[in-house]
Amino acid sequence: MLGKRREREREKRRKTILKAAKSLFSKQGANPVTISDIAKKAELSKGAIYLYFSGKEEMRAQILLDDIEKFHREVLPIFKGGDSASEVLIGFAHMYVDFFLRDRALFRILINFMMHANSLNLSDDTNRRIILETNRAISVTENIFQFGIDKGEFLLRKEDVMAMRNSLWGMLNGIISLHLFIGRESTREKRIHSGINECLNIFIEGLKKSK
Amino acid sequence: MLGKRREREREKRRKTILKAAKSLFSKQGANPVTISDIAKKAELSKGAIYLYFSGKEEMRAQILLDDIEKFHREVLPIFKGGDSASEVLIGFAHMYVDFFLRDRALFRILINFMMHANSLNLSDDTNRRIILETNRAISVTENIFQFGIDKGEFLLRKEDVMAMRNSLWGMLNGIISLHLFIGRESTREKRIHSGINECLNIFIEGLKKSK
DNA sequence: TAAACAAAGGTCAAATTATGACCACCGGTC
DNA sequence: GACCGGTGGTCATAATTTGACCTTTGTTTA
Repeated sequence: MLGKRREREREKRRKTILKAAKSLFSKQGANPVTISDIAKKAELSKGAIYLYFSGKEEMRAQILLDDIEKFHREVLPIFKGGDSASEVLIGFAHMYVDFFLRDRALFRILINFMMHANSLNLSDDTNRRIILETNRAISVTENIFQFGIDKGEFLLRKEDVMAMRNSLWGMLNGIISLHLFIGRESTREKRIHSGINECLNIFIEGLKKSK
Repeated sequence: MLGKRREREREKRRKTILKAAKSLFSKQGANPVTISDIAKKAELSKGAIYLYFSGKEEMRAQILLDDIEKFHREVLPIFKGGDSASEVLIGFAHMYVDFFLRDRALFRILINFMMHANSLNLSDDTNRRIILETNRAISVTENIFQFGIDKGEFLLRKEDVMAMRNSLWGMLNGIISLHLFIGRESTREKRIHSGINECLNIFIEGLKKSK
């Protein structure tokens, strides 16, 4: 059992490392960021880093989970008062894709996590947070569908919401991975978003007609 | 050799302890402050205190040296533009006495130090600082005498400055110790200061006539 | 293709810092 | 003088940090 002060100082140091890592990640130019770089920036030894994080993956995961949490906290509420469910859905989809396109590491971690949860050795707490954030994002899409149903905009049986949600989820992730892993660097944002719109239009078209 | 950050943090911790000690010392009511009190206030263990200070005496000494330094830095310059050397001398004397009357511990440390240098086991650095501050205060009184001589206000041979300085020094310390050790608690500030004025008047009288 | 190599991730014994149970000593009480 | 409560101070132990060293990985070279 640690005293209050020590706990406080430990948390502070953790934040320092995360901050250092984030600043390096964000401007990682030609060469990728190394643990030693982070240690140097945080004014700590390399060994010390491993006292706070299980490895680089965990650091990335935590940084990016912070971002997702922020996303859910600040960005999503904007759509709460949206006009039509379709618009809300489209808005969310673009934001979601944009968000992950900005840092492929998070997406890799998430996908990796969903595929084979324990290939990266993240801490228990980080795993829990990933599950939580994933579920929260899932419930957002579910809510959008429900919103559409309640409004009479989407003709969708309640039992099919989950299937649709998975479908949307898969579609968005598919688009993201397409552009992250297969797509060229030169792939322009514009193209991505027009692609999303095409897909979503078909999707929504179906929703409005179904059953 | 310690790294920059560690040195910074060590200094910060030292300051924290000193701050805690100071706040306790300043409001030490009925019962005196213990090391454990300080440790508790500083959110550290008792043992840790001894990693930063050789003991309570050293803490007191350092706190009070900080005060003396502040005194020399901020209070003394006020008199620099004084009218007559006599006024400057009187102003300084009152301040000096007031300063030490506020905390008898500093005075005891100083006297102890001047009598038998190493009875308290202060660190080398603290000893050095005491010597420095003592010398500085001495030079201040010397400067006042010189100021008076230059102005033609004090009729004093240059060779006698040191003797006069020691004399003043002894007088002030005598007054302080009189009130700190012998004087009753009920001794009023007023009485002290009128006493100082009496002594100084005689002193200055002599200065103006001497040689 | 295999060997050599560089660079990064990761480990660990040693150094530094912090803890709190413990001891010695002092002043007061019976 | 024996006892006792409390305080200054010590020290074995624990927690944290370091940097040299080992391991892995991917690339160049013979």
